[in-house]
Amino acid sequence: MQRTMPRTNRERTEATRGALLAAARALFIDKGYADTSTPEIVAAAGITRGALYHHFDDKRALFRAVLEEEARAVADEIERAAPATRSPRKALIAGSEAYLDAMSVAGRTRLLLLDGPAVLGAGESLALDQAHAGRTLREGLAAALGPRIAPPLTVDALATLLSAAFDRAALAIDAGDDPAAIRAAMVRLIERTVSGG
Amino acid sequence: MQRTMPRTNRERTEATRGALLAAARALFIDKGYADTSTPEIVAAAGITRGALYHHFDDKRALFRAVLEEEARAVADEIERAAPATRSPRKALIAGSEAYLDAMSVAGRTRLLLLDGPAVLGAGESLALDQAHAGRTLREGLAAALGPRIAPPLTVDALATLLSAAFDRAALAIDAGDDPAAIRAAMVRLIERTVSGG
DNA sequence: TGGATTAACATGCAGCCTGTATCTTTTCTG
DNA sequence: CAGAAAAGATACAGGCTGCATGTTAATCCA
Repeated sequence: MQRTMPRTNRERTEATRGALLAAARALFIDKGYADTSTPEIVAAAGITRGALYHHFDDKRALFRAVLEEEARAVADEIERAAPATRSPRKALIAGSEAYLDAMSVAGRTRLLLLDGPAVLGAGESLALDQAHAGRTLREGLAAALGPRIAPPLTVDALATLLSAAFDRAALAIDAGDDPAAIRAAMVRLIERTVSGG
Repeated sequence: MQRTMPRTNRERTEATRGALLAAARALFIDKGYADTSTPEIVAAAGITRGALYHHFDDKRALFRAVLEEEARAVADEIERAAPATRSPRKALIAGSEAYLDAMSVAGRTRLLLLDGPAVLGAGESLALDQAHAGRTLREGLAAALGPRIAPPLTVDALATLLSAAFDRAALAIDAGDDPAAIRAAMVRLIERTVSGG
């Protein structure tokens, strides 16, 4: 039996990055970005700080990588639940439910909605959302509204504001607010937004 | 001329706290909470770290004090612009405009909407908002909607979600989005929410 | 196949920051 | 006016980040 199993470099990198991301994710969720130290992270991952700084530029870059994984996971769950096959309006409602379900995974609100914007800045954080979950919403709105909006109103502006309502809905549910009330309010917001002229 | 002008203790405390809050506010806005050090703050305020830790428990407590001042200023501007004398619906629209105007003061979005929730936590940060600007919104909504909502929907849930839309509207405008489009979308959200049954 | 090269990882260090403990100075109180 | 208390300054311990330097393992190439 070999003392150190020979592995390809790709395997080594994948294993290390994976352990690092998993450990960082758990700690960022548990204690927040600011109160999580890199010594803690590497200890939980079973490596050293040298490896961390070999794979990531700094602590922020590691955090960003964790967030990208998380945002992609949320977007995947939404697209799986809200295929564009149904009517635009029903797809919006289904996507809404799927988003709130996805965000109920422990820690996601903290990662994506609290620490993310503060650590990465509003621009980068919103861009991340826009590239994933937000895109589905904007497309759904555009399909449901059609050309029935006139300047200065835009689909993008409506999508931006509704997206914020989604986010706070997830936060409120996470904070213990009545999920039924929040979800009902969310549905009302969407239906009223897309109905009529 | 006396070397040290004799001052009452109250004056000393007020002057020091004021200088501290002003210096901290400017730096928190300019560089963010995490990248602002207490040595920087006290240097800008013309005092020492000893005085800071005499007046505040820690850096977070100083930040919280800055945010309380800021939240109160925003709430004052809103109540000045949206007296409850008009119709509930017009008061809501006026309050909406006043909020976005108030939040356009440089740095407020960063303080109240980005660093605040991350540093103080979602609970404390939302409570701060709820105690000031958010209260006006909830009361306005209740007046405009009257008893026309049925379970599981609640006025509080609607206020929570609309409040989030307001916040992101301020952020979007701050980030360079077209203010006319954002404001139009905001007005539409409110009017659609309060109209009809 | 085996030595050079590069990637992966580990260790050690410099500078900075936070919070506290201690000390000095100014104001208040009886 | 003397003692107490508040305001403010100084000093220190522990910890953290990022980098520079060293070591080991995989890859490349002749």
